[in-house]
Amino acid sequence: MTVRTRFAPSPTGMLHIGGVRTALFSWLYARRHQGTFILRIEDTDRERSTDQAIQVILDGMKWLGLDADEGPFYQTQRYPRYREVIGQLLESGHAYHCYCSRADLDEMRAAQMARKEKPRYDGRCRHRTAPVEGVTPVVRFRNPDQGQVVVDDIVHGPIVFRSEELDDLIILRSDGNPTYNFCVSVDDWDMGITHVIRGDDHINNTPRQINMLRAMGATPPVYAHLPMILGPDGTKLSKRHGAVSVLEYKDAGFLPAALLNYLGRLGWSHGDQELFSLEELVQLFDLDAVNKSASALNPDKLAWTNQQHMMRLGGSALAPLLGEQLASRGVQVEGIDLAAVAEALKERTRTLAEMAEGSLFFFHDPTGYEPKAAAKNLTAETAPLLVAARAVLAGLPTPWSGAGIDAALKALAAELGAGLGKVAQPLRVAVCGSGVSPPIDATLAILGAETVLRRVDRAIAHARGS
RNA sequence: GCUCCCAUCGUCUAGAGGCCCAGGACACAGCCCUCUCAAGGCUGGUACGAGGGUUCGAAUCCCUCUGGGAGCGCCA
Repeated sequence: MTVRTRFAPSPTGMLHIGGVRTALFSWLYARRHQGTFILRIEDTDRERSTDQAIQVILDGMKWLGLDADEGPFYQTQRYPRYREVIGQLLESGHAYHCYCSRADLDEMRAAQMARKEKPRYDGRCRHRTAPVEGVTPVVRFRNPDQGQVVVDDIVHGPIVFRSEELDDLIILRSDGNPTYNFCVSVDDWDMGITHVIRGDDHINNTPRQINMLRAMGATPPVYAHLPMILGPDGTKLSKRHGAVSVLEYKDAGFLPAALLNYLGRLGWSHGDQELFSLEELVQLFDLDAVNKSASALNPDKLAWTNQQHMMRLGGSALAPLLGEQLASRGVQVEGIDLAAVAEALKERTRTLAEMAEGSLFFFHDPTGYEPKAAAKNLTAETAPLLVAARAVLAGLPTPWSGAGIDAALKALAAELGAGLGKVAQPLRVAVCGSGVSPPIDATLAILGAETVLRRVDRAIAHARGS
C-alpha cells in the first residue's frame, strides 16, 4: 500500500508556523515513503474563510518547497459529493433529521452543565417519524451508543473512547452546508488517505470520524497526532508570538531549509543531531520518533539554525536573497559584488535581514561616524596612521585583492612596530562609520580602491578637525 | 463539570531497568583564538513535578496526586 498523506488547513486565519510544522511532518512522511502528499483547503466556514488566507497557504507552501502531489482541493467544490453521502447515511439509518431549535439545544446544554454532566445532544429526534411544520431540519449522524472506539495512534498508542461519550453530531446544517468532521471523513476516504497526520487538538474528533467512516463503509486511516507548538512563553501561539503568516519569516530573512530544520526538531529528533538538510530530513524522518509533549518556540535557536544554514551556503547562493532584502530597502547595489558581501557577512549575521542591515555601508558612504568609535579611532593621533595607510593602499595595483591588502597593511603595521589592529581599526571606522565590519582586507577589497580612498580622505579630514 | 492528552536543564531534546550522582543543542558566564564583530575551540552552572509501589537496581514499569493542555458549537 502506498502512503498518502494530506495537509488540510482551513483558511480562516493566516498559515502560521504551527501549521507549517504539521504540513512538514505530513510532507516528510510521504516523501520518506515515496508516497503522495495532498493539499486540501477546508473552507466550509464561508463566514471566516478568506481568499487572502488561501493565498498565504499557497505561497507559503511554495516558498518552503512543500510541494503537493495532488490538489489543492477545496471542500466548497465537493458539496455534491457530501450531499450524496448524507443521502446514503440517511438511507441506511446512520443519520436522521433533527428539528430541535437552537434555543432547545441551549437549554438542554445549560441543564446538563448544571447537573455537572458533559454537554451533549440527547438524541431526542432520533426516533421522530414526522417532520416538524415550518422547521428546516439539520441532519445528525447517529453515533453507536454501545461499545468503544479505539484510536490506534502512532505517536500516542491506543486511545480508548467509550461510545456514550460521543453524541450525535450535526453533519448538515439547516442552511445546507455540511460540517467539518463529516467533510474530513468523506475527504480522507475519497482521497485514499492512509495516514492522517495532524495536531493533537484533533484527538477528540477522531473517534467521531472513525465512526462515520465505518458507517460509510470505509476503512479508517492510521492516525498520528502531533504535539502542539506553543509561543516562547509556553502559552498558546498567538499573533504576538509566532502565529503570524509564515511569509513574515521569509521577509525576516529566514531560509526555507533553516525554518524547516528548526521546525523539524520541534517534537522530533534524531539522536543529538541538530542540523539537517532537507534531504537528510526526508531520509531520517519517521513518525515513531515523534514526541508526545508540546514544545515552545525558541526564537534564538531558530536564528542560530538559520545562521548555520547560511554558513553552509556559498556567497553566490546567498547573493540573490541578499539582493531581495536590499531591494526591499531601496538600496542600489551597482558596482558591488553581492556574493562577496554575503560571503563576508554570512557568519556574522543570523538572518538575511540582519545581513542586509549589516551590509549597508558597502553601498553608500558613511553619513556620520559612530561617536564612540570615532572618538577612539579618528583623532589627531590616528590621523598620521590613516595618512600612511592611505599612501600604502594607493600604491597597490588595482583591482585590489584581499591578499594584497592584507600583506600591505601588515607590512605597514610591522614598520610602525604595532599590531595589525592599530591600523585596521581606524581604517575600519573610516570606511564603515563604525567599529564593526568583516575583516579589513575583505572589506576594502569589496569596496574597491576608489571608494576606499575617498572615504579615507574624508575620515582624515574629520580626524584632523576633531 | 465531564472526556481525552501531556509531564527530563529557562527552551528544544537524548534516554525504551543497570552504560545516567543524566548526554547534546540554544541562551548565559569565563577562557582561548583574533584587525573589530562574528564564527570556531575549551570550561562552567542549572533538569528527571510530588508521593507511593514493582525490582537486587527506576528518569525509564504500575498507581495516586499535582500541574499544564485540548475537546465538549448549525467553528474548523
